[in-house]
Amino acid sequence: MVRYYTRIGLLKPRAQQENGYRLFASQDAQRLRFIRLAKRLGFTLSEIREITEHADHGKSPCGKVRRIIQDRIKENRAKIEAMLTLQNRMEEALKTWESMPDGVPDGDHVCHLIESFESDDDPDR
Amino acid sequence: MVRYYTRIGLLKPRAQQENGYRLFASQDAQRLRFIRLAKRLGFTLSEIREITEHADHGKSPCGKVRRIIQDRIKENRAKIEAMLTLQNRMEEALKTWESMPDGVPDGDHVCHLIESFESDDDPDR
DNA sequence: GCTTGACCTGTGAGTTACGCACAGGTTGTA
DNA sequence: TACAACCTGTGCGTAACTCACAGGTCAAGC
Repeated sequence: MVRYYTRIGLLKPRAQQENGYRLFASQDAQRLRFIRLAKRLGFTLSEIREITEHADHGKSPCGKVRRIIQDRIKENRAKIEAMLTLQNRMEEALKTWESMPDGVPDGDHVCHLIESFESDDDPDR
Repeated sequence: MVRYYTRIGLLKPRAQQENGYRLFASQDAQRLRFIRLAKRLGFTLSEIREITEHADHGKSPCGKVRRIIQDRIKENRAKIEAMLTLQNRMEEALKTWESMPDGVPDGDHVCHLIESFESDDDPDR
């Protein structure tokens, strides 16, 4: 993970020693801690990059931070609802299938269990 | 999407016509409908490929289908819980930040809003 | 001094389910 | 015959890593 962050330029270890090994100073460790905190709060790596670059230029990233997390809360709510919908669909399917036997496929059908949901209203046509 | 499914071999249009256009027979349309139903039920494309290949060899995929969806229900439950945890964390952060002013970054700190969560118990180390 | 094994390095590729762009071929219409 | 509106395959980009690889470095033991 540290290798990856270094690769994409999110971490910049202070120096290559003459043996080729990277040297991480305490500031680098602090930066890594920051990244992990931000990730825990739902920030993506590219957002974190924006934030740290902003800060590295001496500008306060706090406004950006507040805005991002507000958006993220909304996005997340939508995702959670979609996943709950899916969960209900899966559970319903499993229950329906309890009373159905396995079938053998023919040219027209792949799996009648799945195809039994054919008539359900499908949002995308 | 159809182009993509054809590319990865999930859809196999019956023939190339002599003008180079693909010809989708009704079986292909049926196959596409199957794919979309399965996706709606939480199956991934590679699972769908396994299922259809199984069926194309005349073997019943129903057992596999039941097993996959049972696993998926468990996975999904875990994911939903993780997202709810995240959602709580984000909302808590936003609330905490309401009473905090923006700050200017210095060498040691990037954004004090985010760093104010430093002391929270972090599962990974 | 030499060998071994445990470290470290950068980099390429794979993961999911597409979307977009590109260069080029085909078709129908004015 | 010009042109727009289709179609084709293919390559690249997405997020956040992980794995594998080939090779360099270091400490310990013989």
